[in-house]
Amino acid sequence: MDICSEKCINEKKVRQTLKTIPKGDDVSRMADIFKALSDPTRLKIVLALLKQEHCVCDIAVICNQSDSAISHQLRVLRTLKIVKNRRDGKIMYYTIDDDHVASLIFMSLDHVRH
Amino acid sequence: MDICSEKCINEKKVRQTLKTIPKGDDVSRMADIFKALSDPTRLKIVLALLKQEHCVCDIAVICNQSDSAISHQLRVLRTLKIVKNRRDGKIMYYTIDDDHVASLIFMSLDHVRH
DNA sequence: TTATCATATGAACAATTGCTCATATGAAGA
DNA sequence: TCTTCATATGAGCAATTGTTCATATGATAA
Repeated sequence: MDICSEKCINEKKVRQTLKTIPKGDDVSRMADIFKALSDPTRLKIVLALLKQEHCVCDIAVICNQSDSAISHQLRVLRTLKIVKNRRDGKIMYYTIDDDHVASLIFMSLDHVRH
Repeated sequence: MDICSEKCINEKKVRQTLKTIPKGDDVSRMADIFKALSDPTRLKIVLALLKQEHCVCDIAVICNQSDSAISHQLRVLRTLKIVKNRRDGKIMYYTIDDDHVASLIFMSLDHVRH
C-alpha cells in the first residue's frame, strides 16, 4: 500500500479509510445488486413480485413492455438470484428469491419520500 | 387501465399489483439512487466518505483512479444530493449528505455476506 | 404427428456510461 | 502581476446497456 506523498494526499486518513472498505470482490458484488435495481423496468418487476407471484406476460403488462424485453430482464434477475421461477405447464411463474431486496427497496422508497 | 384479455393475462392479479406499485416518478427516483451506487468507483467513494471526510485526491488514491475520473463521479453524486462539499483553500472536502445511503449500503453488505 | 401458445434466446442497434486527455477555473504564494 | 496547485469541465471514445425483431424451445391440445 505504497502511497506517494509528493502530492496533497493525507496518508494517514487514506490508510484509515482503506482499512474500513470491503475487499474489491465484495464491493463489486454490492454494486451488482444496486445495478440490478437501477433500471426502472427491473425495479418495477421486483416491486411487482414483492406483492405476489406473476407470470411473464402479466409482468409485461404491469411494466408496459414487450414479453421479450421482460424475459431478458428476468434472466438478469435470475442470474443474480434475485428472482426464481417455477413452471406450470406453458406458464412460468416468477417470485422473489432474496430477502434483502425487500429491505433495500423499502429503504429507497423512504429516501424518495423524504 | 384497459387490459386486453385475449392473452394469458390474469387481469385480477395484474390490477391488484398495479395498485401497490409506486407512481412512475417515484420508481424512477428510486432507480436513480440504486444507479448511483451501481458503479464500483462511485460505491467506493461513498464507502470512503461513510468513514470520514476526504478531499478529491485522497479519494482518487483510495479508489485507484485519476483525479479527473473521481471529480466526474463526485459531480454525479453531488447532483443526486448523495454527497456535499466544502472548500478549504484549494482543497475541496466531500462528505455524505444523505442518511438513507448508509442503511442501503449496510443492507447490501449484509446481502453479499449471506 | 402438427399447430399453437408462453417463454427464451441471439443478433443488431441506438443510447448511455465511465474513462482519458486537454483545458479552464479559482485559490494561495512569490 | 505570474505561477502553481487542486479541482472542475468538455470533447471524444470504447464498452456496456436495454430494447426490438426474428427465431428457437418446450409444453399442451388437436
